[in-house]
Amino acid sequence: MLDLAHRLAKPLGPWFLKHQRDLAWRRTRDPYSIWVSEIMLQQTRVDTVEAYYGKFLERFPDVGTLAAADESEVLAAWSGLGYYRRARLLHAGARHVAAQHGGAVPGDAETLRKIPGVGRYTAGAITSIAFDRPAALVDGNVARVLSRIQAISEPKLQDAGAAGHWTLAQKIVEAGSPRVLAQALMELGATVCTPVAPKCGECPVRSECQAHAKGLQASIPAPKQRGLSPREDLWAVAVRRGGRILLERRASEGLLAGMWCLPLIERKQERAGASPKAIAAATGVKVKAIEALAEPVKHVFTHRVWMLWPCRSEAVPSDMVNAAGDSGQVDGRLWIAPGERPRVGIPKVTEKLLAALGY
DNA sequence: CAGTCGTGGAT
DNA sequence: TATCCAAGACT
Repeated sequence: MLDLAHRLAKPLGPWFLKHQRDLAWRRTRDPYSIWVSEIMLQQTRVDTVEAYYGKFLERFPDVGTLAAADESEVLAAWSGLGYYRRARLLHAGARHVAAQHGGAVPGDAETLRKIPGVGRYTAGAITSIAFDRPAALVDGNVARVLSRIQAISEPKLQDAGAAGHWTLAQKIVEAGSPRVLAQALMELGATVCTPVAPKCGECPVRSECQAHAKGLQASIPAPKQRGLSPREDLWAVAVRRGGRILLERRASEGLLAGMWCLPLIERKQERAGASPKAIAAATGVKVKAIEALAEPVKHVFTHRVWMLWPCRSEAVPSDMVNAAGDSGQVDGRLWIAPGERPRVGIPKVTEKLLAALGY
């Protein structure tokens, strides 16, 4: 009797070759391109990544180009995609590969694992998918698929860090083409063995699934609960000077680290907009004519919610020295013209605010 | 190791 | 509307 890994691998391969989605990163075997796709896909939906992947590779077609680029260019290409640390780590990773490996992406998981931004999963994915060499990989999809197949009810044993999943995943990719089987496991989780309402009728390994046999597919894996997101109310200030708007680069650590945003100021009891005093304290610019918008911009993060109250203000004439020519990036500040988007990291929340303010 | 880190789609 | 959570890595 074949063991479980072989019984799963046998139907998974043909199923994947027939039912796989046509995705841009499946049309290449270039390890760098696959690496980029894996980083973009971390915690991010396929539909979202598709809008960025091609453009990114056009701009940074190989390790050397990415390694030689300025970080701001990389963040500009990543703008709107979220989890911006990934972009920084990918950039650092390209420099690492350029310096340590002559620009050639390593073909084994152990060496890949040393690249900034490449964790256990991504190392396995690049090895299996790009090099077609067996290396275990367990992401959220694989963890869910393997948890259901084995009807694992213990939450600690269900998640992607569970040792049992890694052992089984290794055996599965060793039972045939790692390139095919690695993607087959994830594709099954993404399209059939979905978190909600799995399509067990379409599953090629239904006969091996203990959760299905016991009718437990809806309760495995167990839903994990999160704490409530704290809500923060902030003024989002458009400081206008010489027809331009002030953007500030956020702190190098924390939320939206190093990304460019409107100045944000804690909103307390005031209703008519941030006070000139608070704006001056936050930006160093004296302002007048503050005008608050009626509706806030709501921006939801994983662990908090921002209620952003946009308001416009005008720098006072005494502060208009050099206003005409001051369009460059100086000391974490940037004065942009309406519609202008400099090649720096600009998160979605900034775009939402600029749109609300009509800039 | 539990918390942090974006955004958007589905229910 | 509220909640979940998606091809995780890092601290």
